[in-house]
Amino acid sequence: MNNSTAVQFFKNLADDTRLKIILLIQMERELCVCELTVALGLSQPKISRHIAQLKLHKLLSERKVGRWVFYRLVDVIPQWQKEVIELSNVNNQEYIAQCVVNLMGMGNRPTRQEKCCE
Amino acid sequence: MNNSTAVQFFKNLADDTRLKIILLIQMERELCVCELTVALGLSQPKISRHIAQLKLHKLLSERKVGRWVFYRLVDVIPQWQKEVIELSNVNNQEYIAQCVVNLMGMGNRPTRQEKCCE
DNA sequence: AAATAACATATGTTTTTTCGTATGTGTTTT
DNA sequence: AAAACACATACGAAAAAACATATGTTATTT
Repeated sequence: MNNSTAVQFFKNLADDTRLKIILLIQMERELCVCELTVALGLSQPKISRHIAQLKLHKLLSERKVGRWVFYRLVDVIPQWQKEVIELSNVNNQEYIAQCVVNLMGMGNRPTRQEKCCE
Repeated sequence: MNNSTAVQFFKNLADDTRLKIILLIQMERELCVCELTVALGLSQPKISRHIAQLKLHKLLSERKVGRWVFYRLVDVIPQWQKEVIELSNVNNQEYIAQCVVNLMGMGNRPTRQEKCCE
């Protein structure tokens, strides 16, 4: 049930929602749930469910700030897995282009937070 | 339905049988179905079904020789995907170790072919 | 303290994958 | 030509994954 196997690692990436979450977080270093719902245009429970899975498999760590929860990639994941994520990001910019547009539309923090799930 | 998207690529790798098939073929350059059934210790229809999926998504190509069909990685897959496979192989040798033992137990071709699915 | 915002999770359902088994196709052997 | 071999595929069942919706939790605001 952990991320120690290669197969489980690829399963984590083998879903549209999860892959976009990972690529966006790697790009922005840190994102909260409400930012991801806006970026992906998906419901909050759907985002939360996939995040829970990525957290379970030790790919994401959380940092709570008030009522927000920020997620980032954990830094102890195997080096080769980091490289796979990096490769995916560099070579699939158009895949998350619309998400980035949506995210930028929120402005920067703390402006972005004001627009969070309004 | 092709392999043009990153998600579909990762789905191809997100299964124990398919990942082992890909890693073994990359390691041996070329393998036939009966060699894979011995290496993985799985039924022939199961191997064939997964190979059909990998072929459908343009990851494997076939070469027919008599009653054998040899598969290899197609050479036109995106460079970053090749690198992902290469990284997976280098960093997961223990994952396919038993499969390699089973394969080596068949000897070399054509000795290996004589033992094929006897 | 009531209301609200951000997020997590539980539940039942639908969809997608995977599977075993049986059968079909083409090739080589006898 | 019949039998054996290597492989592909069809079919229904079983398992796994993803889903929408509702509700729970915690922190902030008023």
